[in-house]
Amino acid sequence: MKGAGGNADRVWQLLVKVYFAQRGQLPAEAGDLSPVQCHVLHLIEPGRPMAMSRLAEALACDASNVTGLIDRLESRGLVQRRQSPDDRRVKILDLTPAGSRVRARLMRYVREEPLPLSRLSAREGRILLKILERLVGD
Amino acid sequence: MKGAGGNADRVWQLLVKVYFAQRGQLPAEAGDLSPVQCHVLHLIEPGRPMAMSRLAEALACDASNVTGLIDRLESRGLVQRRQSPDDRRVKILDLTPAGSRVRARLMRYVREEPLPLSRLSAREGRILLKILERLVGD
DNA sequence: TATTGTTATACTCTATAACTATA
DNA sequence: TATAGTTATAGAGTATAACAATA
Repeated sequence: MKGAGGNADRVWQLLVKVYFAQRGQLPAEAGDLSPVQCHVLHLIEPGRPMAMSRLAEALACDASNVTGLIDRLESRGLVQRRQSPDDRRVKILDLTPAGSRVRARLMRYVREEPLPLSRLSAREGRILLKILERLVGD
Repeated sequence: MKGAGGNADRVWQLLVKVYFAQRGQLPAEAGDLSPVQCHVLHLIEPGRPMAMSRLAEALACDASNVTGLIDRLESRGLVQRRQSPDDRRVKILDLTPAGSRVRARLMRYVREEPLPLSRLSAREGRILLKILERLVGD
């Protein structure tokens, strides 16, 4: 048994549980967006536009999936596509003002009230963050 | 700012990232099951049969969803439904021998090789586990 | 009356394969 | 040739509403 091997099953089970528990509550905060749409909004940080291919990478999904995902968010007026000036194949994603507002609401929700994350002390929060960063190699 | 409030956005972003990163790799280990089907297999522990309603709870999804989920796993011979002796409305889920084998393979995968969890030291694993347990209230 | 599970329905999510435009 | 994104397609996940059986 090396590293976290002994606890890995349990850790993974809890990570999934945390993810599912939160996921179901996001749409109510975001006016009927799906959980994945909420994640996309969270991943696109305002002022930090991102290529569609990078979003596919962040979601660990096929690029073809991102097309429909962004179609739906764009039709709601929350996200915009623009051409990249550097490479005319690339499309850059950015939040609209409306998208930024929904994102802010989501983040306030994650930060505050019903979220289990508020159960953690500041110290635990810092430690968890550090561990997750190592986990993600980020 | 109280508790982990200051880091909550980032923590949540990383939790989602970890979840998505792993999710995509599960099906290859489990012979073409979907990620959610893998989670279901992980949630039903051998020798610990569970009511369908409890599974819906664990997945934080509607009960109607579980019907189809279990239909698909049952048609692959991985899970079984039985009547509860106590309450004839309730159906109890249990793994078949084949289901237990797939589950064991999944758990070995999570415990070992390509999983980021192996990057953590034993100490970090213990700390992460403790924090997640508090997060989930488990 | 309330609860467990199912069915029908309508979306969304997702991967695969084939395509276009650009590099 | 290789890459970014799209389209078409098929299947899985998901919630809502209406229902049957049981409590």
